Amino acid sequence: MLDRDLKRGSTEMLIMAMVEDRPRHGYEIGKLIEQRSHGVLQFHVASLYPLLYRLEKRGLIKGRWVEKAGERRRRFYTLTAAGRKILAEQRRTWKDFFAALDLVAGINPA
Amino acid sequence: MLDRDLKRGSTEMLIMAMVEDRPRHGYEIGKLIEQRSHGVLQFHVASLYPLLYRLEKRGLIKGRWVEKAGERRRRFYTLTAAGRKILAEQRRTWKDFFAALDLVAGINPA
DNA sequence: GGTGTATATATGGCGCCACCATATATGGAG
DNA sequence: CTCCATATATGGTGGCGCCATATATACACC
Repeated sequence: MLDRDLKRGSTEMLIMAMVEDRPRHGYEIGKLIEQRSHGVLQFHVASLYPLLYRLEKRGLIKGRWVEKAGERRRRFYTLTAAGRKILAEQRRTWKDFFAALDLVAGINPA
Repeated sequence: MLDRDLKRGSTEMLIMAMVEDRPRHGYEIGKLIEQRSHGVLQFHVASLYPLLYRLEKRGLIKGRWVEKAGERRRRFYTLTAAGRKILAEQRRTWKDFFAALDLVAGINPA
């Protein structure tokens, strides 16, 4: 896996992107990120849940418990309007950051 | 400036990239990164010097004091063979990381 | 019954690193 | 003689991703 420091600041964006189109619960989010990145990005549970609480506390995602008979309860999250705005900002910030990184350190050699 | 968490893990690569082709001293490195990124990336002195010591301690860069009459002493750093190897690895890692980020969160919208 | 695996959420404590604040020192502009 | 750019140095702080561990259910396999 990647060095933990690389991921710093990207986790919020990743979570928000996963609940952008439809509600998902924590475990599903973690697995989906791992799958879609082909294992490059992995979420440790001890990072995942506190991160969800943090995002909800800040009003960027909204969770609701869903209980079904014979199933463990799951909390489904959706992106709020505020979250949508912040997500767009973070996407732009990351794009700019990487462009700057390329300019200075030459990430994408010609 | 960017959120500090974004930069985590990128600072070493940036420093090493600056001393890849010719020796430079700390202050010059900081200014050059700021210029080349058009201000997007800035190095605070309190990050810069400890980072240089760390890299030197790990054998990735090598410094030597240069003193001239009527000038404050300056320490010039060059990239070592080990540093060159690590720099290449970090460039690849960052490229992979960003590709994964784009795959999952859609940084570069079509 | 017993063992193992996937699913699903929860949390106390740790370590690292970029930053804050502050310090020292020299040269040149005005 | 004041102010800014240059140049290096360091003690302390804060935040976050991770480690370890815990709880709980469903299903497969024998």
